[in-house]
Amino acid sequence: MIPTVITRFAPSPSGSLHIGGARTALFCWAFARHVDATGGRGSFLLRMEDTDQARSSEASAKAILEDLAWLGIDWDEGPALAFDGREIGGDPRGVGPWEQSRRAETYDKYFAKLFDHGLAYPAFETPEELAAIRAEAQARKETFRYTQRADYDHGKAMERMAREEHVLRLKVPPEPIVVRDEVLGEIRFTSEHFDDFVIRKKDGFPTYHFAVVVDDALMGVTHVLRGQEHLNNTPKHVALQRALGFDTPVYAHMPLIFNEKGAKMSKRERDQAARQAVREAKMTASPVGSIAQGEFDAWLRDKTKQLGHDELEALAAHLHLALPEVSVDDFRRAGYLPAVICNFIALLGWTPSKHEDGSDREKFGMDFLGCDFELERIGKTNARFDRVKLAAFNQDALAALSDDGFLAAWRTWAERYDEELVTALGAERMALLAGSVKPRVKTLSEGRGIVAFALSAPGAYDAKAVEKVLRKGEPSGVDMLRTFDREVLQPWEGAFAHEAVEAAIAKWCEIKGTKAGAIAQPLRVAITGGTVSPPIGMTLAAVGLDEVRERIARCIEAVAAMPK
RNA sequence: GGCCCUAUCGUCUAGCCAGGUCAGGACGCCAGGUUUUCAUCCUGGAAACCGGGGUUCGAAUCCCCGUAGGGUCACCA
Repeated sequence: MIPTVITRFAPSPSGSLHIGGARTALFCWAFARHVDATGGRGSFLLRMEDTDQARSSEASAKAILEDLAWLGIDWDEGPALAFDGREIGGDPRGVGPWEQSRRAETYDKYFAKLFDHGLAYPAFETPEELAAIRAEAQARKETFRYTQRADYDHGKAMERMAREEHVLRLKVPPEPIVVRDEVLGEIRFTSEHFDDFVIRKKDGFPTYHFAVVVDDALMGVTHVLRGQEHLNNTPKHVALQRALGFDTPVYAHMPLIFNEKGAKMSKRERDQAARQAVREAKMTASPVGSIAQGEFDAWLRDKTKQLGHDELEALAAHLHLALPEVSVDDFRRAGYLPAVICNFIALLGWTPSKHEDGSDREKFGMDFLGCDFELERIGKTNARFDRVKLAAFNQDALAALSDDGFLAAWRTWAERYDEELVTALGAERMALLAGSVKPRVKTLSEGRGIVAFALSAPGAYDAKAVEKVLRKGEPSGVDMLRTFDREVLQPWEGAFAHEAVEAAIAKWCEIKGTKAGAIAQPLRVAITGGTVSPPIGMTLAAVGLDEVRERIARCIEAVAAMPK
C-alpha cells in the first residue's frame, strides 16, 4: 500500500543533533504515525543533506541516526540502522539513495531540464565580487537582489560556461507567490523580495533549495514540517517547484525553540557560556592541556569557533561551570530519559488533546503522541526552553519507575557514561541503593552524588553539623555514637541489612527512650560528613558494618581534634 | 534597514477560528502538613489577557494602528 502521507526529516550531518532538530523529527514522525492511527498510511523518511562538502561528515551522520533511534523516533524509509534490536530504515519504494551527495545524476538531469527551458542561467561573479556589490547596496541602505544582467547573452554564456567557473541561477518570474501554511495560514510574498538565487554551486553540487525541492518531489513527500526559520525559503521552493513542474507539498512551519535569553537555541550556546565564564574569570592562558594556547586564543576571539566536546567539558570543569545541554547527546549524557525528552519537546509548540474528563494533559508517551498528533494543534508562538521544567518531568518519570526499572536505567546509563561508578559501587550495592536514589535525583548523572558516601569515607565534617548534631546536648551526639557502637554494632550478629539495621535502631531508641533522630543524625555525620543521606538503615547497610564502625571511630577522633 | 511571523501568569500553555466562564492546568515560587535528615508525597496561596482605537448590549476572543519580541536576507542547510 502506497503511503497517503509522507513526511521527512532532512538534517545536515555537520554536527550533533540538537534539540530543535529533534523536535522537528519528532513532529514529522508523529504526524506519519497519526495518519496510520486514523486509517491512512503514513511514512516518515530520513534523508541526509550533505551537499556542503566542507562541513558534512559520516561520523556526524551516524551520530544523528543513533540519537534519533535512542529517542525512539524510528524512520520508515532512510539509511539502515540496527539499534537496540530494532532494524530501522530501508527503501521499500526504491526512492533512495538518502545521501544527497550520492544523487548527483538526478540533480544534473533536472539542471539540464531547467537550463534547456531557459529557466536557469549561468552567472560568473565570484563570491568576492558579490560581497562587494552587497556591501555597496547596504551602504545605500538597499537590499541587494540578483537579477539577470540586462546584457545577458545566452550564446556567450554558453561559451564561457565551458571554460569558466560559474554557478547556475534560477530565473524567477516576477509574480507574487502565496504560500499556504497549515499553521500560519496564507502568506503573500511579492516578487520584488526574492531574486534569482543560486541552484548549483560552482563545485557542481546543488544548493539546499534545489536539492530539497527535487528530493522531496521524487521521494513523494506530501507534508513538509519544519521550523519557522525556513518560512522565507518557502517562496523560493515554490518557485522552483513551478519551474520543474512539481506539485507543492503541504507546508507547516512550526514555532522556534528559544534559549533562556529568548533567542533561537543554537549549537554554539555551550561555547558561548564557556567563553563568557572565561572572560569573567579574566583568564587568558589555556587552563586545559588538550587546548593549545593558539587554539584557545582563536576560540576566545571568534565567537563562531567551537571547541571539541571533551575539550569544552574539561574547560567547564576547570571553571566549575555547568554547560547548558543543547544537543540530544548532551541530554543523554546528563541522564535524561528519551521518552521524557520527547514528551517535553512535544509540548514546545504543540498541545495534546485533553483528557476525557476535560482536564489538561501534559504527560504522555510516544504511543499516545503517535495517535494524537494533529497539525491544527501546532502553535504559532516561539517557546522558551525551560530546563527546570524538563528536569521536573524527568524526576517524575524516574520516580514513576519501579525500583528494578530505575536500577536498569541507572546501570545502563552508568555503564556508558560513568563506568567507574559501576566498578566502585558494584552490582549488589547499586541494586541496594537504587530505591533510595530514585526519588532524590532529577537526572541519572545525579545518582553519583547521592551514593558518594558509599564510595569513600568523608574527607571532612560539616562544621555546623558537628556543632549541632555531635557536640550539643547531654548526652552529646558523640556520646550517643559511642554507646550505639558499643551496644548495637559491636555485638551485631547476622546480616547487616537495611531493614535489620532500621529495626535495631528503632528498638534501641525505644529502650533508651530517645527519638530516632538523636542517633540517626550523629550517625549520618559520622558516615557521610553531613546531615543529608538516604534513610539511615540504608546508609549504614550500603557502607557495611566494619566500615561503619571504623568511620564512627574516626569521626569521634576528628571531632575531638576540631576547634570549638 | 527591507521582508516575514508572533504577542494570555516568571516560563510552557488552555481558552480565540464558531464573542458572554470567578481566564483553567503544569513547572517554578510562597505558606502549611507527613517524615529520623534530605528527597518524595499531601493541602493551600500569590501570579497573566502588551498599549490605544474601533465593531458589539457585551471583546482575551473580530478589525485597524502602535509597541515589543523573533526569524530571514550566502556558491550553509
